[in-house]
Amino acid sequence: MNDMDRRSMPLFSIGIVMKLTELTARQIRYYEANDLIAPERTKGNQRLFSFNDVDRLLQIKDLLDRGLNMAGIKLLLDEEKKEIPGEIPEKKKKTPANLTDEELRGILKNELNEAGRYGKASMRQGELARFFVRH
Amino acid sequence: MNDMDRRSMPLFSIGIVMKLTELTARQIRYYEANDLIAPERTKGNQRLFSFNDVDRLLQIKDLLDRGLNMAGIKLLLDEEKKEIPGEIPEKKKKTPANLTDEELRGILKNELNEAGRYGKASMRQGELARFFVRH
DNA sequence: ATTTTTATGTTAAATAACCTAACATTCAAT
DNA sequence: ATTGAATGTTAGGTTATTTAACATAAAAAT
Repeated sequence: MNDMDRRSMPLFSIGIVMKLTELTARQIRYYEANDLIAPERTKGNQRLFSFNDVDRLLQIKDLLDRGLNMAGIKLLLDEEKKEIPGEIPEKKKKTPANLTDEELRGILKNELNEAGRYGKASMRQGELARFFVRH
Repeated sequence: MNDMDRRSMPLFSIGIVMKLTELTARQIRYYEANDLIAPERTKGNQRLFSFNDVDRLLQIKDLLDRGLNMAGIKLLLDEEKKEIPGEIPEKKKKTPANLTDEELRGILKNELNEAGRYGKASMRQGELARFFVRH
């Protein structure tokens, strides 16, 4: 079993995730309703969150603190996924269709990647990574 | 927050631990009743297991497969704790009172530290360590 | 200055998951 | 044959989570 598997393994009940992230159940469910996360379910339909889910929730919290709304957060987080595949960003390839979205993203990305003023969460975004082995 | 904290952080419900260890709830509770583990509890008295607890359960399962009983397992696991403090084992310091126990431990230790024939558990003992950073 | 939308709070009713305790079963050792 | 250890099974009770609805405060749009 590799790191990817471990990160996406459904492990945590919503109660634990509430403590880890200092979000309310209402908030977590609302973010799911807005397609920002998609935790697994037990046979009985109860949510089961992975490390990835918790990590993502911490990011969402951070972005909300910075004033973004659901749409903006979704844009940013979805973009991050696309960037992972080890390809070197050769001058930024533009998807012709969604120029407006890409521009928005560009603006957000530059605006946000500054000054790491973070909240008082019991676990800050990024800290979760320490649960895993280094590469 | 350091690794020790993370390893002992109460995170998992018994349902998850059942899947991780392939033990039944009955077994897990029985081992607790025999003081082999001591998981935390929620306010509502439900068990919450840490990585350490899961690790320990995997060890218990392995030792049971090898024919040990509760007493033997407790001895072994308690001994391992004492050995952790980075001291170099200078010829094995004997505690005068419990010679019989020490002998038993010695025998077990030698008998058991051979041939790693392991079961078909979804997660083998030791594998859990990969959740954590290397030292 | 209203009205609407967004993010979150609160509550209720249903049910899934978990709890303890008791009794049953299996198997190995006496 | 009897005992004890480990686990199965069942019952009744409690806790945690679910969805859905309605409420609210602040921000955005009109």
